[in-house]
Amino acid sequence: MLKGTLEGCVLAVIREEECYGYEISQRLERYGFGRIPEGTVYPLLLRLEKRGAITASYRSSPGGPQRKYYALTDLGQADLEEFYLHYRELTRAVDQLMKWTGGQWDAQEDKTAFGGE
Amino acid sequence: MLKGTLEGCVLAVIREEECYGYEISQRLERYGFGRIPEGTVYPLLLRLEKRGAITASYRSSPGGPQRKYYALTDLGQADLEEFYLHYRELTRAVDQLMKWTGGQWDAQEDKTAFGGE
DNA sequence: GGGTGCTATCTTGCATTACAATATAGTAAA
DNA sequence: TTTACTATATTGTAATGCAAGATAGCACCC
Repeated sequence: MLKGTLEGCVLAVIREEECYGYEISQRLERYGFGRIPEGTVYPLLLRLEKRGAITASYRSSPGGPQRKYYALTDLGQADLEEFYLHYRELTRAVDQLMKWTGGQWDAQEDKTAFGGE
Repeated sequence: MLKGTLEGCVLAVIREEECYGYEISQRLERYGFGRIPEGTVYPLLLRLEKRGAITASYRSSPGGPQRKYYALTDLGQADLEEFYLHYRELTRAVDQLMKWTGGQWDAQEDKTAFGGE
């Protein structure tokens, strides 16, 4: 369920701007996703590259080893589009399922609302 | 990532009304989640029961074997609350990341918008 | 009696995923 | 040389979703 969420997010980050693994991990954290460690990001990028959703090119870095920059292919853009459609379907379903409060989740004034039956 | 989405949804379904595994699978489909097969639901329910998030009680069925009805415990309600907070954090991050179009995802009139650069 | 089909639960085994841990290596400053 | 930050990659593990199949009750029909 929500299969490929992280994958979709990584595709979206790359789509914004070509970037490299180490950077993606940091950006995701800044975007409000938790900490996504390199041990997660690199294998994912290699999978995406192997599948043909992204392409890689090495560029030198000011201080440090070479960076492997990734860019979206047409396939990657299609994948991202499909992910987002699927994502929206799912969140619509979850939101509907959770809507029982009609927004009480947002209301800080009544924390007991949730268990209140 | 979005770990426990299905788990959270199952907890939410049970919270609405005590129900049994077979029914949960059908309800999830009606709610707009895809088909969630029994091979997914039953192991999940057993995990939740073992953890103490739900409790089970058998009741006879009109035609068919006994049904195992599940109900939320206090722990389950807390789990559900925590899931939803986490879920909202994550969807906020995804929505922000995807908002590059400012809504063009919703506009049917320009399907090329996504790949249009 | 035997067959089909729906209801209902559970188990086994597999593929994928997220991640910790680790290895490797370039640069730079102490 | 040691430390630290940058940067990529691999290995192994735990969890998850699910297909597939086993088991079983009940109802209907032949």
